[in-house]
Amino acid sequence: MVTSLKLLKPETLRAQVENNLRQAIVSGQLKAGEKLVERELCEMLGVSRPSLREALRTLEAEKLIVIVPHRGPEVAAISLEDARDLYALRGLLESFAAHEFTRLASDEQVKNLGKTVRRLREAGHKNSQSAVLEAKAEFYRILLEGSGNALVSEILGGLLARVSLLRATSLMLPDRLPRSLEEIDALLTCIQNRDAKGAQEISHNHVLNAERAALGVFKLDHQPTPTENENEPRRV
Amino acid sequence: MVTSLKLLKPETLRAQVENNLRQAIVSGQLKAGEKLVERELCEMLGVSRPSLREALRTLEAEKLIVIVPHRGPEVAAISLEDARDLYALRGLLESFAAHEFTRLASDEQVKNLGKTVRRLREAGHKNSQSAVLEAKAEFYRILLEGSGNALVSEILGGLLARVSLLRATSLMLPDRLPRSLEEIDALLTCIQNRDAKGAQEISHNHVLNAERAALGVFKLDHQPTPTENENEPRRV
DNA sequence: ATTGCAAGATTGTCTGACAATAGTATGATG
DNA sequence: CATCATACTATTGTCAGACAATCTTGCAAT
Repeated sequence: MVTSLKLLKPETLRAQVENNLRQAIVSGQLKAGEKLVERELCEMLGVSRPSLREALRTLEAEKLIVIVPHRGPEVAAISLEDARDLYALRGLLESFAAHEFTRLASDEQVKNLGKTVRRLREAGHKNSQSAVLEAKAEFYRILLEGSGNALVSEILGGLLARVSLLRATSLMLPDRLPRSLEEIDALLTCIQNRDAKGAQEISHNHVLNAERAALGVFKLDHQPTPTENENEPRRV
Repeated sequence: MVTSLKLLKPETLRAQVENNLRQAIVSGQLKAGEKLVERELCEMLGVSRPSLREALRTLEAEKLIVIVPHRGPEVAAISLEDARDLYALRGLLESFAAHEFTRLASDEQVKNLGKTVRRLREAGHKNSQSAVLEAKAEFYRILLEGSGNALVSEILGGLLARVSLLRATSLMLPDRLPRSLEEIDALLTCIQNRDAKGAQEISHNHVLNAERAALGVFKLDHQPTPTENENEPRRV
């Protein structure tokens, strides 16, 4: 009788490093702009430099870190323009995915989405941040899988990782959460009615609203005082 | 008096390897599905394995190659589904870029685009494939730069590289070329009239037509005989 | 205070090695 | 003859150590 079925695929070491670092970055453990030193990372992760450097190259290509020749890697930081571009593209892709999901998803997929939205709503009412994030992730998983375009899923996935570099993601903002949930409810209704155009539009607006909320705090965060004092100790 | 200003940046060795391989792949020198052996590439390029492997990781992240653990890298091959997804996304992004260019580009950028379209047309009439490709690349460069969204440019650039993995790109198909040129002319007219919506729609249709043309030959290429005989010696 | 230089730290790159795995050829068996 | 098990080989995954090139930093001199 098999118990584990070897689901634990012996991922290559390099891939584990990649995952660890990626996780640390999107979760905010490694902060945007933070300098990464190869030797330190090697010790932390217990791998050799070649393995580490390969992983870094992958993350660089994903735009999660920036590597300047002879100066080493650091966690990518997002400028205001970057954020605008990011949200513009996200709006485009996410509304496309919503449109296609509405058009193509099976009734069961729609039902699953509905279940997840319920979970999301409950988590929101309980103000459980972790539960919200989890449900939201599941929501995206179902939506992207059902939209029938693996490429869009892949790109949008990468985009969402980058958005998390802005630590102020809309769902974290307490006053934005209720509105956000309403919008998602409306989106679900459109999807259930198989109204693709409507779903697309709502989804697009949803992202626009998220952008406004996120960029609001972004400006507060990055231009705190009229006089630019860079030396102010950052509170961590 | 300074003449060169050190514009020749001493690119890191790894970056050169990257560029060489990328070029070789998109130009078709390395064919889709071809197996790549590290040792051979090292000798060809005159670099050590670590440098090569870092470059390979980057190309893998760009989806130009696929690396299966313990089996090594090979040039990515595109399935029919992949191609459909690719063109769908390209249509979305390219029409967005056209829309934004029409809205945001300076008059000078529009003029430059016009000049490039003229060059493209002439190259087309002379049936000079290399000149067509060059002008088309310039056309995209101007369009993307003027569309004001660096992220979209970046993603679309990556997409176009992947499209070139389908060797049958629409502009290479002789019978498609005249139509393609007409469409680009129409697009230019819309842009000059600052008709963003029109430009978007034409651009989207342009990609759809390109898709039809490309997928047509794709099917011919990949299902040549009713009886599937995989062992037939490939002519190289 | 600004400039210039020396020392230290970090990255870019190479070599060589070895274990683990996948592909291939060999041989045994029905 | 076909099929399966086994041994061998080629290739990849990973490490250690080294060295040159470059960046950063601290200090001295103007």
